[in-house]
Amino acid sequence: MVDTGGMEKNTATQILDVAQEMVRNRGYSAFSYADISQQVGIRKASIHYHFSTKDELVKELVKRYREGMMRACDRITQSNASLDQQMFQFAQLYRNGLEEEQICLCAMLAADYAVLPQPVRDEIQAFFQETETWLTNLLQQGCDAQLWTCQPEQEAKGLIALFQGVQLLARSAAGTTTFEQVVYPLLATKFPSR
Amino acid sequence: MVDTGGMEKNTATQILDVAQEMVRNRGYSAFSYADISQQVGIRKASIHYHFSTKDELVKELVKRYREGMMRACDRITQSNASLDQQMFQFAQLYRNGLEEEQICLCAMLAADYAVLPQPVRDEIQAFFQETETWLTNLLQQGCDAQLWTCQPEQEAKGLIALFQGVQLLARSAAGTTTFEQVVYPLLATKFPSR
DNA sequence: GTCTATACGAGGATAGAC
DNA sequence: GTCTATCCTCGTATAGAC
Repeated sequence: MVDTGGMEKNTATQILDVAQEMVRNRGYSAFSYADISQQVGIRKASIHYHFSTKDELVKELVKRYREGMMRACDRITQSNASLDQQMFQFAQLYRNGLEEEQICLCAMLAADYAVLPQPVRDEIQAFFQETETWLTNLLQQGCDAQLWTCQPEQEAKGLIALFQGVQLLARSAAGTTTFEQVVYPLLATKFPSR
Repeated sequence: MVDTGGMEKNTATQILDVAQEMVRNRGYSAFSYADISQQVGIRKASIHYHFSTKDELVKELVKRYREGMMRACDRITQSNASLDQQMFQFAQLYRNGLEEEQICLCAMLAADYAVLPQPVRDEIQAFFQETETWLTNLLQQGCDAQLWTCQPEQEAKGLIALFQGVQLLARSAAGTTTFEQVVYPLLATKFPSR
């Protein structure tokens, strides 16, 4: 992220930040302009100046989230970490959200898929597609280097599904260390450090 | 299920059936008494006779679902199928819901967890706990018989998370055969038939 | 950019007739 | 058991003043 040097965030960004936390916690249907209004400190009507409709707001939200995810993946790629370390760092992206008891924005919206407008659906599909492509590429490198054997594409789908599923279960299992218990042993087995 | 011999379902059951489909599709916050009213063919107010509040309705819904799941698991246990076949049948329970593009009721409600009243949360926790216990037991039997090696508890958590996650991804991946692609090869590898 | 005021529909829930 | 009628709150969105 860019260092703003202590500058205040602009209102649109504040709105997106609050909206993001709310969607990740409650889902699309259970957050409102009134909620945002209260936390940002402006009136409901003022939000419409920045985002004309709720659908528009959420579309921008997912777009920002998707771009942030891709930047995080790129940083992993450009680090000089070994491939197994890169796998671990990727898993950490999901674990980090869990610390604040928040699941992936797009996992939550995947659950709400049936009630979403098409532009938002498109952004979500793009998110999963890009993530899967990135992970497939990483797995392929490991296959090429004979670090592990796998079928990269289906393995990538499976890992992403596992991460999303663990996040989902973790909130109803209330504070147990499910992520560590499930994911870490699996990574260590499948993707051993040389 | 019991053969009703052509008898009509009573109204309470019809309400639960419609509510279940709606919650699985749209989640807790995005279905209403008006929706049920329309599909069952009675007025909104009449629903309150059968279920005094929405929270009460959903609590009963999850309870019924949980009991149905446990009955299905018991049938698998009591069949004379081999352990790997039992694993496969368990996976089919999740796959079946997917055919109607519906995810597990409790996976959906796990996403909505933050907005649920406590009694519903308790039912959901019970669902996952009972499911995990059943699966852990099956895995343990396989270990004892040296059919496969594993740590049953964490393996059970991982498998359930995977199934829920695949269901979630499948709806935004729109019609691709993700479940077959991800789950079947994994089962075949981990739990080979003798 | 943010405000007040307001429109308008949908949400869950209740009272009381039949 | 189901109905009509109604209540009250909350939802998104708009108009127009400042």
